[in-house]
Amino acid sequence: MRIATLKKRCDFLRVRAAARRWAAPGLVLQAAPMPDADAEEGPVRVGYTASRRIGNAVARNRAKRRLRAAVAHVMPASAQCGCDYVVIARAATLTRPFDALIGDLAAGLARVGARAGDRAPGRSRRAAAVRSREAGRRAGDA
RNA sequence: CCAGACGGCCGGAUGGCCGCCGUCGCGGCCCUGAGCGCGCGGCGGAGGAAAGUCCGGGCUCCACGGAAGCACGGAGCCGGGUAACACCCGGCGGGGGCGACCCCAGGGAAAGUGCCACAGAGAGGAGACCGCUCGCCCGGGGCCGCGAGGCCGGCGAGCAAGGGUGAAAGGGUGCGGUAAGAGCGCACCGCGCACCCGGCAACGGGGGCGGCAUGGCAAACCCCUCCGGGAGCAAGACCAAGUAGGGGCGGCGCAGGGGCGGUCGCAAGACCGUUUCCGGGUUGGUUUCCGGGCCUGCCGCCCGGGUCGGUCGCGCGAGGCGCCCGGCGACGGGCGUCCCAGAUGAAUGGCCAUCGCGUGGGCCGCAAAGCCCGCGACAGAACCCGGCUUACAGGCCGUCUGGCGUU
RNA sequence: CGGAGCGUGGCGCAGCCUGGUAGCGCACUUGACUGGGGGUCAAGGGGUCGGCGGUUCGAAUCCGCCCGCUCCGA
Repeated sequence: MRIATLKKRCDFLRVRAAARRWAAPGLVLQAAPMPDADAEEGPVRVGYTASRRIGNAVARNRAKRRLRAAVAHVMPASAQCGCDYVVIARAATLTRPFDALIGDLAAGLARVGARAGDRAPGRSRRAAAVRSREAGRRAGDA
């Protein structure tokens, strides 16, 4: 699976408008289906946001780096193909232990990804596939 | 040993696993190119402030006459350094500190205008409230005294020492002088003027003259001297793609298509020729005047619209380090050596281990040592450089000052 | 990258240019009018003038440096 970076402002706005979102102590995750994307083999694109509320430039860059590290750790195994994600840093992103940050992201991915298909009635086949894969992954974790 | 002053420097170290950006090499892939979003390996990869964006430059484009003036903004003791500066160095003057040392926007107030609230008599060629001194009050203003006289009051003249107001009262202190006083005179200090000496200069020193005229504020207006053309790497250049044979206005021109006419041909078409038409004005009339009219072309301006991709700029520089020489120093010169970030939703990270430093807590209310747990400053290059300013855990080195103790 | 503005009682604003007294409205407290509320009237309390320096006898005001906020242009 290839993970690309979301770079255009309009992409961020589109994801924010159409997204399933989920908030954890360490981060906020938004997800939306990529337009004109093949569900099974499309790429995954991830955008990172750290607003001025996080702190100065050093704090913002560090927050995005921790989020990138967490994404590289979690996404390849459990991300939904053909989806755009936006990961938003929160105040606790800097201080939260890295394992907890990974847990936040994995939990968010499970909930947001599982519900992504419900919003698009014409894609029930893919939604079913997602559910079955999520169920299998949870069984594997257990 | 304690307290302090100044200058310089560092901004944890080592290793492992997984990653990021650039570059080089080898390989891989395809749609063979502005190739790649692929794999492996080597090398490089944030700061002293990268920050704030307060100054000064380089660079690029625009304007232009290598000009001057006005306006506006800035600089402002002297000399030096520098590409330049509001920076730096060395001096001078003033202020503070026992001292090392620190601080100062530090030109002009005898060019002009303005301001100096309240208080106070008076706030700028000033003034007299309480005062000080003298004279007079007419055969005598009041009171006391035997009297000389004293005290009080009124009027006139002189004065500004003392009191008082204020941030500031028109030189200060002392002596002389005087009815009382006053630079009225003298000495010293301050101020001013010219001279002499030292210094490149700011300025310092000296003796002399003047005899107070010249209060403060220019971070009030202002005057004087000097400096400044404008914009900024989103500068600017190129490539690709695309609206698009876009629209409007003006000019050039009558070239091509088109139109019209003719020849050939069944036809498609080919060839030749031609460049105009309509309305109005004026006139005896016209090739003249005015207005309007098919498409394309070339030039200029404007509008609308599109793109917001890539490459260059963009990393050899007022460059770093070492040594030598000149200089009190800032700095300059020479030689050697090194190549040292280049991203663009923006690269140095995530996790772990060991060691070191500081600090908080606990074991542990004698101390030392040890062990365990936790925490670690300000802050991220965005075209580049020289400064300034601001932020900063902790630590190191050197020089110097004051005090205490010991010899 | 370039430029402009703002910060004053709890809130919204004057005062700053031209330096000496910080004022207005709402709100707050007390009292009166009313049976009570509202409302009106009268009296009153409350401000490091964003921070630190400097100039001045004296600074909210003038100058410099910081902090925070807002806006504009490319």
